[in-house]
Amino acid sequence: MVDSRALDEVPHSEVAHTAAAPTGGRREQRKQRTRRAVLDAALNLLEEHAFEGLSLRQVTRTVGIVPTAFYRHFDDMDALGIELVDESVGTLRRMIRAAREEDPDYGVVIERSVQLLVGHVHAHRPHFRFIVRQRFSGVAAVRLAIREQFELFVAELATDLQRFGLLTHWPLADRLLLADIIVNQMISTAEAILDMPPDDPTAEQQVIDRAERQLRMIVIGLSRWKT
Amino acid sequence: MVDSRALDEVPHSEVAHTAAAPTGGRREQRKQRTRRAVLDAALNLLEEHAFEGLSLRQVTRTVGIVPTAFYRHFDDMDALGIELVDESVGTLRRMIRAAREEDPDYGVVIERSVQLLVGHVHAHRPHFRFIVRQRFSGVAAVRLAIREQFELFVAELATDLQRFGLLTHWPLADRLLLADIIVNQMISTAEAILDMPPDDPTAEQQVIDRAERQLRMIVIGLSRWKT
DNA sequence: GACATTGGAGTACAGACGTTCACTGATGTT
DNA sequence: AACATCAGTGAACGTCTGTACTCCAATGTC
Repeated sequence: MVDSRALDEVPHSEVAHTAAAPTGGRREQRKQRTRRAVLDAALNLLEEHAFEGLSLRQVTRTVGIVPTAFYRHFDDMDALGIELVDESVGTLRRMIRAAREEDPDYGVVIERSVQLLVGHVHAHRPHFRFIVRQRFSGVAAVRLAIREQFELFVAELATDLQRFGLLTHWPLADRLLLADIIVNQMISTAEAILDMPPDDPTAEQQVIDRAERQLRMIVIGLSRWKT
Repeated sequence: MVDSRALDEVPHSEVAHTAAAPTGGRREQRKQRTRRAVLDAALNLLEEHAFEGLSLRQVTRTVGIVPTAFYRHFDDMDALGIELVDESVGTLRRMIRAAREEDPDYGVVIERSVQLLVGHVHAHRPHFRFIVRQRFSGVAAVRLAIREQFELFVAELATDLQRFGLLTHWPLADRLLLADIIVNQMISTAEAILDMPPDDPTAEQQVIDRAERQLRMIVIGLSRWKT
């Protein structure tokens, strides 16, 4: 396939041309729309099914296309799964980056972080649900990809903790342990949000209050810590 | 069926008789052994598959019986699932009870708890793996049953915390929040153990050390907490 | 306007699935 | 010894699955 393409190739700047003009085309637009519909259908079906319990035909049925059309977009269900991982991990990463790029006062950093978490989980429910579910179920490769992201987050948080005076003299190992506790608590909060009916401000406020108090509990005694 | 049995029934104390003698019988023993084999096969297959991606035929195949024989033991796969939940939750409860019935000195309560957790997870890997995986995947009913157990555990731990002088004056709500943090950390530790190769003393010791230090971090500042 | 490309439809098939049914042979009961 | 029970068998069913193929009509290219 690769070889034949090399033979068929026209002599002049075909590559540059192709790379420059993939935008706009009505056909390409339709294709992307269908592709998105497939991804969204899967994401929605995952509210009730595990990924493994999801069939190609089921997905195409909810999209409203014929089963064989699936192959115009993905090699098989595994490829769909990988795409979903990439997307979800991307969403997670963007949230983490957003959190790191803020630089609120020490006094409100907890409130702000929780607020950011809640906002992102709400805005990207299916992605976060996917991550939470696949973290321990699914295929090993998927679990690893997700875990990797969380470990990265823990490491970054450990770095960020130095910004706040108290912990600068801690050894890195201890800062990592603490960051891990905090991340765990954040994940637990995300799970609580996902288990909530999407529009219930009272319940949501309750989750927020709990999260903030718990984070404060964790942080409060740190100045006593002796390695 | 029920009706015909009523007609066939012999007049004297058949029920009492049947109820008194279900033990021992060679047939009953064999049956129970097969039943166990089915449960274990499922539990083992769950190392690689989600429960939803598990077929009746697959299970019977690994047991070495014909698909139809499955129905001698369970109505369908759902019934198998429920049995697995009951078993696993039972294992979890026994661990929690064991932990509560101990009454070690204040100074070593953390070490002892972690040790107990690690021991139980090792001894009942498949059950704990099942719980961890089904906690967010699977059917809603299963998720609820598991969550219920964890909530119960949190409540019990909150009560137990009063044994240790520092927290007696806390309001219950705060004690619950703290217990929740601790339980979260314990679950996270259990997950770390499950993700470990089963026989790696070095890695295991590392997990234990981490868990102990993290618990101590959480607990250390509590006397500063003001509601 | 003629030709090439391609997303989606339609048909088809082999394999896995859950479940039914009538059977058999070892175990238990009288 | 005669009979009843029942865990496991084996064949058969209808349904759903993934995937291979041909075809078509709208889009893109020249």
